[in-house]
Amino acid sequence: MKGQMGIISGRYRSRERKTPDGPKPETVLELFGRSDEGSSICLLVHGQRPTFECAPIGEWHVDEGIPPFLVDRIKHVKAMEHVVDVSGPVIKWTQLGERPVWTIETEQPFHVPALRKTLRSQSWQVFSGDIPFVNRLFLDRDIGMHVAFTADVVDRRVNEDDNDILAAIVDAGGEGRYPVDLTLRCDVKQLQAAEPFQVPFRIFSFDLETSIEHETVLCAAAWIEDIGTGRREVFTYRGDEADILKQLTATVREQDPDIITGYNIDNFDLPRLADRTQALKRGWELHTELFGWGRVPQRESELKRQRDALVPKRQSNRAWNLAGRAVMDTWWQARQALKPRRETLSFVATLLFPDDEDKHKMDVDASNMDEEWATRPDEVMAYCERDAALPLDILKAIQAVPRKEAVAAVAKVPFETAANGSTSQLIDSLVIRLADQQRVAVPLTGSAEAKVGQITGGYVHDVEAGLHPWIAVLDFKSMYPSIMIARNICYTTRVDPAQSYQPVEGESLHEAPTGAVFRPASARKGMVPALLENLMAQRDEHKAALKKAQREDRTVAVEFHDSMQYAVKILMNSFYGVFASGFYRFTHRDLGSSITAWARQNIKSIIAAVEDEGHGIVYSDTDSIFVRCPIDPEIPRRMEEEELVLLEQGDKAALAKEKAYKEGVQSMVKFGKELAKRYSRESAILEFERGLSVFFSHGAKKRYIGQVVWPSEEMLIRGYETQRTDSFPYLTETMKEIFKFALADQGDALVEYAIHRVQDLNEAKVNPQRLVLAKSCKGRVVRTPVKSPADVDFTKDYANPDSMAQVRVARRRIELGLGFTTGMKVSYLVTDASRSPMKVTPWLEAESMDEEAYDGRFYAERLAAALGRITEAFGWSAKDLMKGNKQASLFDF
DNA sequence: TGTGACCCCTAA
DNA sequence: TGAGTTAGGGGTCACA
Repeated sequence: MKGQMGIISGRYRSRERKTPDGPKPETVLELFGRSDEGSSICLLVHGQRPTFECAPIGEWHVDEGIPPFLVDRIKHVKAMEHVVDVSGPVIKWTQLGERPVWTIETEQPFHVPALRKTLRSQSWQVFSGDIPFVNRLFLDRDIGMHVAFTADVVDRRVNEDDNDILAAIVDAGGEGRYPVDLTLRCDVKQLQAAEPFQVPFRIFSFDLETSIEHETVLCAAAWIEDIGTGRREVFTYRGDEADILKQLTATVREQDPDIITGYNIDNFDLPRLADRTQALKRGWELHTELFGWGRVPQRESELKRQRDALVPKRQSNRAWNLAGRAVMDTWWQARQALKPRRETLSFVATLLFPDDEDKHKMDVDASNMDEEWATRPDEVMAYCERDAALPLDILKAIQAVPRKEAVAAVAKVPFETAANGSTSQLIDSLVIRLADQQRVAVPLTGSAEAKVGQITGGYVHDVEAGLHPWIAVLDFKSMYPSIMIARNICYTTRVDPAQSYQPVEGESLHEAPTGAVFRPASARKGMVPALLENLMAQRDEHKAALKKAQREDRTVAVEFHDSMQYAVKILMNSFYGVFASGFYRFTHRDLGSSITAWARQNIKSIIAAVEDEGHGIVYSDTDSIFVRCPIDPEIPRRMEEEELVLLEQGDKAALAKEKAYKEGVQSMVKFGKELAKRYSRESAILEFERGLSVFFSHGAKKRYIGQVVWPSEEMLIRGYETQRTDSFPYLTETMKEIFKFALADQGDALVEYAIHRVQDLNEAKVNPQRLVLAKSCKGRVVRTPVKSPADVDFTKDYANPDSMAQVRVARRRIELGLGFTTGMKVSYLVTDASRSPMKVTPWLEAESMDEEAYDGRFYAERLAAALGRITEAFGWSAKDLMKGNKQASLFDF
């Protein structure tokens, strides 16, 4: 059959095949996913062989041929155990010049690490020796998650009772009957890249309710959603614990989801299921029945795998993995996408669905689950069902799946890598592909010289404190990627005195302000610049297609192109970070520092030039400048509300004022655009990003506000407490109001409001709900489940854990039998700040809480401190705000 | 009361 | 043992 599928993940199977010449090692790839038509698929791919490369260390001249001693050494390699063949050499580019590179084929992928080590000890330089075998297929076939295939059908789910099929599956390289709609077989050559399409995934979302006393599972609920049709179905489980686990497993296998989600399943539900499985299992069969969620046969051999196994597992602290399905914790996705001030399910649900009361009302006391379950199991069950459904709503609201799918499509990786992998894996996928095409040897991760200290980053200009009218904000479009392209910055273009090949005479090299040198694209086009140019072009295409789809009102296409252009942007911006990191395989410490050095040079020279023209720069950060526009200060900067009313009535004075204001905006736009155009270079495009009728900062870098009047009207706030998730709502609300006064230049009203708010707090008149502080808390879980504070080690992450409020709150949570997971935000109230360390109490929403009064004075002082920085500009200090009147000073006389 | 270490979070 | 970067503000604690 011919078809298209979206690949979730893949793994490989090793086996021996009997041939007339004796047994031959064979490696079969299993690719799991779903077809465009909605069938789940296990595709058994044949013909991919495990290989890596090696080259002799030391000077070597291309024209001299292969010296005899090397021929001998190659013979020796060929004779090594588990080596099937050595081919080559091929001349490849390495950091130290062109080298002959031999390709070593091994019997199985798992032989590579040991052989790699041996060869290194024998003075070979090893390349491409740490690329996972499945990735090798993606690289060699130049495919991403969306593929087209021609394959033989080996098994169909509908033939469930046909046991003769087993032999055919084994012949095709499989283990047993896969719990998928279609089991297919093909050769690598029958796999091709397909245009990206939205895969009609099936998502499974579940929730457990557990006994705090016995750590057992009391009940569970699960939903399955078909993204294609939007249809959902619910399943509930109660009764005997082993039965609950078995039925859950049966549902997973029958419903066959591609993605598994839930709220905080990474740190709670999955570890709990793993623990309970350990406790309940008797022999391998029961083990697989209890937790065999993987998309593979329920066989004993499948239990032994370390990853992508039949049973979900996790190495260290990374995401959970299992065969053929992707685990996507909604907690983690929501946290990344929304950066919520707090991270409980009900908080996130309220944030996203404020009007939908049912989605966030609290009706069960989670800290008292045993009693709740004993006395009102139906309510608990309903609550469980709702909490299993919410993750699906949340994932949909934040478009987590299509966004990850777009990243996978752009980076050409399986869905699972886009969902749970690291940034460097995405970059690797693109760079290694190109390296192979360009015959650049691929160094091992960790082979780069360690970076000494930090590199210097972006330039941040001192901000001019106070209120500034008519400010044009200009910034460089994709600054770091543009620099990498313009200066041809790449691992492969860097000129090093240690290299045998030096640039030819007359080559116009790029010399960074740091002294690092790169060859021009005309001599050798860098891989990174080539990739970035390609990505930029892709983004332009998607943006154009997005606009077209918007005009034609095609919603699906709009979403698709928006996801794609966004994914391209994310990926482009990841390049700098990865190449500036100390460990990436294709990096060198000069790359990152050259990029930032050129960036500083660019922005500083523009600042100087604009200032020379006589225009003040009030602020600049890395790739942006805030320029004072030459606009008559008499021109009105805003319309008051009363004036807007008068305007409606056709009042002449109001009309005239509006006209003048609009002319002000227009002249700012004209100025900004003209300036941007004049300072743009082909390789460094400066854009007029927005126009501010007024800009304000109290004088600290990275903290400012502005009234945007072009291209839209909105208030812009950066850095201040309103933006921070570790502040408290009353403070952020107050500050936002203060900013409105500030931008309207209403100093008196601003101060009056500030005093009033501080006083209210000082008198403890504010609802404690608006004083909840939240901070993330680290710590390493040393025992699961976490029952006592001793089960989490905070000393590895904190120099003095006992003095950290968030640690004390986390410990209290644990004592109360509430969940704690590494990195989670914990909420608390300050009850007594007169002591050091201050006294805090956890803030709990759904559970019974410690009743304690908050420390009004502490909150008032913190509010006054924050507001004071702003009111200072209007003559009032934080102390004055606390007192409610101004200290008579020398200047008052 | 001032200072430095440590920590969190944000801007870019 | 896992892995995108640096610049920067500001809160809290410990200690002089």
